[in-house]
Amino acid sequence: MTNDVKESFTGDAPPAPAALAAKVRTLAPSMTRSMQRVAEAVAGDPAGCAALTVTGLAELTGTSEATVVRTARLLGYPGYRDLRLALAGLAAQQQSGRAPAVTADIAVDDPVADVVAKLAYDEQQTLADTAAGLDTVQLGAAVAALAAARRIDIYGIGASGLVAQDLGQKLLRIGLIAHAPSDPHLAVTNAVQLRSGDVAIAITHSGSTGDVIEPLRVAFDHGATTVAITGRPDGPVTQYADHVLTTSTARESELRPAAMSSRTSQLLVVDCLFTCVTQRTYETAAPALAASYEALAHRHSPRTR
Amino acid sequence: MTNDVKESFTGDAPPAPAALAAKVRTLAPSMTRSMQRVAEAVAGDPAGCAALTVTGLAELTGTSEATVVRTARLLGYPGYRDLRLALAGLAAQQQSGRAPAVTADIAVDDPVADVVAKLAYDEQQTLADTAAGLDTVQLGAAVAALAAARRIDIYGIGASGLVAQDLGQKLLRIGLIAHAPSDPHLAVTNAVQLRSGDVAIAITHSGSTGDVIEPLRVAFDHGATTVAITGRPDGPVTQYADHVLTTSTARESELRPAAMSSRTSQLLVVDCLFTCVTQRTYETAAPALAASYEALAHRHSPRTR
DNA sequence: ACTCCGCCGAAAGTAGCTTTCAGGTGTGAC
DNA sequence: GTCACACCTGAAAGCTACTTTCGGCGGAGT
Repeated sequence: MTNDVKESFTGDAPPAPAALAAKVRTLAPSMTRSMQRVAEAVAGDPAGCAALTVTGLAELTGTSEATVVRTARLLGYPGYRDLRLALAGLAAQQQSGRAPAVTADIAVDDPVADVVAKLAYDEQQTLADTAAGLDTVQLGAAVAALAAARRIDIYGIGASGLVAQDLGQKLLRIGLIAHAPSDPHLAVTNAVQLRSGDVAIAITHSGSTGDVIEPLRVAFDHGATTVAITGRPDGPVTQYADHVLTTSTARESELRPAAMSSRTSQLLVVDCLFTCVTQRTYETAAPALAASYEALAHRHSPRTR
Repeated sequence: MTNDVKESFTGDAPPAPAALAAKVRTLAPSMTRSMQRVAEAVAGDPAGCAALTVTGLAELTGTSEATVVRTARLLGYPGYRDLRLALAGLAAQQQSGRAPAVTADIAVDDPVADVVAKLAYDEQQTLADTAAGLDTVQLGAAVAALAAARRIDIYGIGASGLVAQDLGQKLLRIGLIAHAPSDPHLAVTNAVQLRSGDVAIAITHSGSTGDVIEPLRVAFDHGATTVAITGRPDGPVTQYADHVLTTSTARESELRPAAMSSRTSQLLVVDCLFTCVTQRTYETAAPALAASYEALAHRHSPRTR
């Protein structure tokens, strides 16, 4: 995994078609200042940039041609030429499609109805971005591992901890043996028990949460198949992950903390995992689901209607 | 402005964006045989041709590069480069055009990519429905109560329990005193402590979960302001709720349990509550948010970049 | 059959894209 | 506080891909 050739970084992902804005936001933190300027211009005005040559875009962003090419590479394209083609596609798409309506940020004095509309729109956007940016190959691999696992551990802290527990609850319902310890120490002691054929999943938006990385590392060292669900595909957590599932990153602000959209994104990934695993293990999953539903029935008081 | 150069024929029309196939058909009769072959290829497979260089397209059609360029000119573009961009746009357009074919239910044999698309679409739908059906008056009243509350209790069990904890975590971060006990007994003993001016929130999709209704009833009896977040506005839980926030209910199936969409819907409501409360209490909420962010900073290992 | 017209592709020319390399700047170690 | 290192950054060389030119060749009319 040693990329001794400095300039030859090529994202493992194939050229993204429409998930460009999402990819820009995902990768923005790992970009240098100049590259961020280029990425910003590209995300902000795809149509305009598609009309520019390398030189033109370099001048517009006040950088050099080399930087533009580097940015294109980072975004997963072989070169600027291909990025430009993708931009043209994107431009045409949003030309014909719907115009973004309430893209404005949430203000302190927005009325309640506006907040609802903006939040709903944002979360929808997050879902679309996540779906577009999700690597189905990695997802398929993770699903296969889960479906065959003897035992499954899921690690998450804070907001991601709730997502971890959500996945744990779901997997239990289809008869799999899943744990989502919320205590980091318990997580590590759990991880020690894992071995080849087991699966460990780490959920962390930042990709650098020590309390989550540590148990994943332990599981990795013990031979378990490891999966990372993170918004930073270049973060430390991916070191110990056999499969990486990338969540999208929405722009954030004071009234729109990152935790909100990352949670939405993570939950979609988790739902995908769950649904696909259910497909794979349908023979056993279906009766298990039915049984868990049945078990809860008497916990509800008789319906008023 | 000397147009005596033979090869410089430029159609009066500006570069056609999407009406390319039509233009090809219109101009086909006035084309020479070789050019027709090129035009045919372009109209037949825009996406494929967009991936080719001049040389590639020339070889594919058994013609020369010059002919390809001439065809591009005839179609109204300054050169092949621009035709190629238009093709990329066209390809992306008709790619996205057949996107809404995923409205169907999820099947056991759906490929992974389809599952992702369908789930994302469904959750987007759920969000839109929820936002549309949310009563902003009730929401505003609940927000006012929360912003002024001495103490806040949030009750939820199972999947809804995670939503309750999510809200609890968030409210804590803006300096409010919130508890989300996951144990029903603890919930009741907690509820006893509430009094007028406090707020209790019950989250239950079915609206009839005894373990959640009971603590809400206790809180209600003790004079607390009570809020219900439920998918059944006519359910038993609303008996003890001063304000009812309705979540939407999507159709479900075996591979798409109700818990999935109800959770999405509940989370949107919770986000709305949180965001509006943050607005209302901005003076104290903003520094509290900043502090909680700061406190977590050192829990992340040093950034790779 | 000859000549004229115009389509056609090879090759030269050029613009734009890519790569290399050296200078500068910020960061971490001592 | 100073030094050294790593890494970003843009200038310029190198190369690919697009454009233009020009001569040949086939068909149509006479």
